[in-house]
Amino acid sequence: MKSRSEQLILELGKRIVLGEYIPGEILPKVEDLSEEYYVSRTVVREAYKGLSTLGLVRSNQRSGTVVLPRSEWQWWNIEIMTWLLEDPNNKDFILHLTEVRMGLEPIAAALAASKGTEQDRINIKEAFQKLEQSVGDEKAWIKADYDFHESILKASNNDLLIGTIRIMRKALTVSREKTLPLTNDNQEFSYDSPTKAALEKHRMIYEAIMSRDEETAKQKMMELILRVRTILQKIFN
Amino acid sequence: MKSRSEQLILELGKRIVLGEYIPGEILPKVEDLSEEYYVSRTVVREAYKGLSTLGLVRSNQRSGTVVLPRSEWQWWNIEIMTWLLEDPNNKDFILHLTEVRMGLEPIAAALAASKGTEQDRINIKEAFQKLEQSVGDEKAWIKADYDFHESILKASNNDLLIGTIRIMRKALTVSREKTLPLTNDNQEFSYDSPTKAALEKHRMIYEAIMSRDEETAKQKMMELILRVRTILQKIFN
DNA sequence: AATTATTTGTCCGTATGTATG
DNA sequence: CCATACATACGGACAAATAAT
Repeated sequence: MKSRSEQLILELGKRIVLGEYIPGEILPKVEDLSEEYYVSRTVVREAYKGLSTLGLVRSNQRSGTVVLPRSEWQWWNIEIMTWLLEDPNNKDFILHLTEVRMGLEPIAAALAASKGTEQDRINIKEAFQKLEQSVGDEKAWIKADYDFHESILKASNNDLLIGTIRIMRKALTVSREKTLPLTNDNQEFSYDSPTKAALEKHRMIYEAIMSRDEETAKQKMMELILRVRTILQKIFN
Repeated sequence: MKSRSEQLILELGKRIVLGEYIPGEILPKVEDLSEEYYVSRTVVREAYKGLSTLGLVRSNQRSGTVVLPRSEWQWWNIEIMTWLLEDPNNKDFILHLTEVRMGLEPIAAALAASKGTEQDRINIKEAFQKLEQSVGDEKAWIKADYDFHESILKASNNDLLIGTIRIMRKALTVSREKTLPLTNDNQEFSYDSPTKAALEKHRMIYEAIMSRDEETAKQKMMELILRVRTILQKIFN
């Protein structure tokens, strides 16, 4: 169970991100919020501290707690990212995220090819074999696909990159799970479908990494993500 | 003036990031820290809430406040990033950051070429002209170089990408300012030096964006950053 | 399985600090 | 310089969770 201050952070943070409170606006003072939500001032204060660490608000004595401009937000926070992806008025965000992904995932593949250790390569090999065995099986494919990309990511041996891509992928997964039931076109919307053709695209990446060909690894990974981006653009525009 | 809880967040956060407290370790209980730092329990509690939002710790009833593994940290927080860059035992981080940059800045250049508005292009043009006028002037070059990259970044019209690269660049600037006085080799270490040759590299990017050639823009930007990476590797290895 | 001990979580009365008008 | 309005800080009390016994 989450503490009350955490619940309040979720409540207020979501409202800010979804634009219910706009940048520059003054939030209710601690005492008023405390009454409104039937919690102590302590809880409200801790919530404001959390929101302030997320870059969503800044508290000032006398003038109160103000909503900060979007440029101050901590975009790479899993909650904030999830809220942005859920926002139906903010379809741009998923495209923006995909664009960033176009930058990062190919780099991860290139680094896996150039810096991956022997153990990393063994892991990637095993993950690819699982993927081969999952053709035709939707559920198994999704997991194997996730693990395959994860094994490449780990082989980049770059903690920052690993953390960043993980958040991105987690947020996209949550968003997909919430959005999928609403669309007819599940097959096309998912990361990629469990077909023989999709497997071959993955094989290209796999073989490039194994032969330490970073340029090809980068390029083939880019092609995979470009396909997703094209699909998303079709859906949203 | 910073509030006491913020001071405490800085104090404890830095210690965690620099490895003085290691993941899994239990921090002192609220009451003890309160005595140690001569602050109220309220202040300590708010500090813990802030650190918890940064992904550095998690508080549990009865078992105390524990330092979380690196995979949970909010890497894209300006304080955390600055601490990591300052850490002399963590030379890898600046290389890792440069690798991420290799992913992001070229994408920003490509998007500027493909999606930049007329106003964006005017801004980039002006920024490049300033750069041309700064050849030979170290101080002016640094500013003009920053503004040139910033104008490209803005033209990507992707808030997420803009926010992310800004944090990265801010952290690198802080790090450079703190590290530079220690090295002899200032010229080579800086982003790039104010020479005619460096200007020509920038001109390639500029012209590619102007002619909406996203492939070339991406590639030339990548070359610029690859050079920095090579220099860093020389310095640190 | 029940009890206890320990630590965070919550509440609130009070006091101080600080920027604004 | 004073009054005001807000955040900030203090500390005593109790509630809730959970590890240890």
